[in-house]
Amino acid sequence: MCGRYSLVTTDVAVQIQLGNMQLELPSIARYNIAPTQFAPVVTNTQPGLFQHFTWGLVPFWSKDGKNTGKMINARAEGIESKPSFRQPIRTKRCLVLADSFYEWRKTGTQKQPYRILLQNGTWLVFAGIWEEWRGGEQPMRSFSIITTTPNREMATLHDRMPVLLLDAATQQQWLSENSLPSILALLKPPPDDVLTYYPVNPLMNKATFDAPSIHTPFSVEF
DNA sequence: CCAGACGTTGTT
DNA sequence: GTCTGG
DNA sequence: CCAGACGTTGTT
DNA sequence: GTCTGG
Repeated sequence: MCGRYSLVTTDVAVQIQLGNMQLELPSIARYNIAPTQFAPVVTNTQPGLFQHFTWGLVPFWSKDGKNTGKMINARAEGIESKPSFRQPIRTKRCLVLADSFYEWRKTGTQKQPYRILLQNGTWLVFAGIWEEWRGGEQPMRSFSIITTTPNREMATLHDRMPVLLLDAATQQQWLSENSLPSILALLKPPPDDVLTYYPVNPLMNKATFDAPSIHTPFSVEF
């Protein structure tokens, strides 16, 4: 699955190609984005800019509007019929930008985190859905990252992984008004051999720890 | 009809 | 809001 | 996702 | 064990 990720856009070009659009990158250096925190997304309804939404989808019918972090992920299988997701998958899709995400392997009592990124070093774009809750003073907007079965290299770490939109054409399709079947057809694992990963320091297990050193390879003790 | 859930991952 | 279970 | 709390009365 | 907070 995907329960933490990173997005570091400082020291890179300020423009990024997403779908058929050239967007200005938000300037952020987040090495440890955790559930309930704000992160940049590009929505189908306003595809010209990045907006900061809270991670963990809050359905529009929620009573208290609290982000409990329960819906940080949405399983691709059956997403079109889940009460919380059936509207968003049809009308509220978004792109979630990242440079890497994290998965954990349990070694005895230790939880060893790994950083996963593309072999070609380009941005990761997760398939996301978003929602708007209007029960309070201000509308509250949130998002969820869709998961699917793992490709070959991810299978060694976990049995789920985020859906990746690997090229501009796919990203464009995700944001466009396509039929439900053609949208669902995009929710599949990536090809094998496009990702790579390495262990990182377990200090990052704590969600409040956010530092560049998280991206430094970590020697796993045996 | 009303009440209560609505989610994922992982573990047993 | 909408579906399921009783 | 992981880490940390999980309780009350009374006192500062 | 389970919930909350980040």
